[in-house]
Amino acid sequence: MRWTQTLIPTLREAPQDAEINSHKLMMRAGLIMKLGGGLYTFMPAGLRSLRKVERIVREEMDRAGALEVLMPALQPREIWEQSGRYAILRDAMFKIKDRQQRDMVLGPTHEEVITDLANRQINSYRQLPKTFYQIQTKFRDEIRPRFGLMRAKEFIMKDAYSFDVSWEAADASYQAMYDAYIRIFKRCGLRTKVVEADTGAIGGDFSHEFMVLADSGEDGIVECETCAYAANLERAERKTPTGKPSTTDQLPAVVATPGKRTIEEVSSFLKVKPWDLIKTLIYIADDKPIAVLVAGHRELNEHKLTRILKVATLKLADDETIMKVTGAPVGFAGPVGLKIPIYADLELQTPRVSVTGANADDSHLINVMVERDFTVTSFHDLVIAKEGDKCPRCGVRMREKRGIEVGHVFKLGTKYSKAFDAGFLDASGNRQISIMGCYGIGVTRTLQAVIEQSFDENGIIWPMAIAPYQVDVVVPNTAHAESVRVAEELISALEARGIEVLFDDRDERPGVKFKDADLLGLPIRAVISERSLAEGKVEVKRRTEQDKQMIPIADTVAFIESIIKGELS
RNA sequence: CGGGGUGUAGCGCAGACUGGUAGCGCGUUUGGUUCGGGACCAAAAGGUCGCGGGUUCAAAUCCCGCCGCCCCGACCA
Repeated sequence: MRWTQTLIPTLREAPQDAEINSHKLMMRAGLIMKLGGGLYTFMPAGLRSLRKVERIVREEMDRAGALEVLMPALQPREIWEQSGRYAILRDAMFKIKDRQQRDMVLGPTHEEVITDLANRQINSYRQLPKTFYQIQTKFRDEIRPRFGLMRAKEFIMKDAYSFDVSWEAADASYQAMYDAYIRIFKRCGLRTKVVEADTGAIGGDFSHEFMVLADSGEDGIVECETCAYAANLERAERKTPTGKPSTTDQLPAVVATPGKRTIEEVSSFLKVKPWDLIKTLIYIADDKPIAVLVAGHRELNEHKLTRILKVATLKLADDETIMKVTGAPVGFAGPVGLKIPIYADLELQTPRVSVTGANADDSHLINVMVERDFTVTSFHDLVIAKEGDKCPRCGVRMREKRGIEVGHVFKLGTKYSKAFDAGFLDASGNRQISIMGCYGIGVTRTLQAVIEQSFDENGIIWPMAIAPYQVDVVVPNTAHAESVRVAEELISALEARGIEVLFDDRDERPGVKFKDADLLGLPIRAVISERSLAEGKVEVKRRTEQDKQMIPIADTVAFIESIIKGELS
């Protein structure tokens, strides 16, 4: 392809609304163009890379035995009511009406639709196991789209769903997808880290996320410094710290703490450490108020609490509810005397003398002892793990990192198959419910994650497998006819071998072409000039390396082909 | 949804406080010179100054409302 015939609108400067490196580079290299918040057009070169990612995904899904289907993006609201997820995902969905005033949504995911398919088409254990997948555009009304393709309102996802006769069989399906994901990301040239994850609104028993480690990642993770444990912060456990036990004979006493509401304010006012405080949070769990206690220096993990309570909704109580439940304004809640269930973090099981809110305006209690002065309904691991916490498996220190979630595999169980009665007759003629799994890859996000992980100060560094083209042929001076002639011959020969070539035939200064070559980041650059021709050679340079190699014209095709083969194997 | 910012030519920005009818760099077009790391000379095209209303002789500039976009937070498969 000639540069003058395609459209690769490179930019010298990054648009002002691009924030992270990969987003800036995709814009500058002319791969994508913004239409609106979270909405992007794929330009010709960007689309080529996207299609390559899709092809890799498709090949590996097929290899893993999954069946490709294509489900409607437009879905009736009813199926969302049927699974009970309309209430949960309502705000995240684009909702529209057809001309009959029927309620429709643009699908943010397809558990409901695929389960309906299974319900209609799977009747016998003989048809199982089955895994279906599709590569399709999803729509999510994101609260805050950002970072280009990373979090967009419309994006391409590969979603797969498995149906099995038993939990054991479901494990095998899960493992097959897990293994396929490892291969997919590896082929895309990505280094990923697999972490344990929260299942969130999808539901199910457990899940793994495939993370691309990057400071710009939206997810926090912790990983053990020695063993293999790694988890999303939404899920991450930590070995319960025992702390220093303390005790007192003194009974709780009220102290005045005028206007001191936060942990920081109270601890500095009373000259104690945040650790000495107990943070009391009032939540509404499925319409009922509860109290949650964590040590003053920790943050509550709402995902963990939701899971433990097995509730559908969990939200911080409003000021009015807090006043009603505690008798005090926000900032002075404490567990002593509360009439609602109290859940406490495991760390608070160690005997300790604490400061808590007094459930009265401008007052706190000192000398509070857990279980002596109030009763805890139950203890659980309730806090967000953080850097320095001990690994739940081996007890060694953990560190915190950031990651971009590119894939997520869930063991779903029967949540959807029950709701849609997706089952089968077993060998004894008994009706059974299918065990499901679901597996997602953010295709567009993966593409950007590759760039986020592979660039330098000059531009993108494409892995061979998903580069828009494999070779960038540059003729610095297109006025030099002999250079152009040799270039065209070389390109024909390369293309005859199935190699994808971009020919920078623009009438531009050499500097412009070299800068753009680095920016676009194609893996191999071949320069043909008066200078190289004087030696009868072509200058070949890999984007990953500094050094150029002078290759005799006759050997160039074989040389380039061997580089490509080497990288794709 | 809360807080902050921003909107002027395709891109990046100045002009706004102090009102007088819009400018710079890059890019684009034409001609010429040049040709190995974002050239130079000359000429040119391109803007309802986000939208609507108000104040004023006069509004990019002041006032009111709305919208888009960006950042932080809340939220989120």
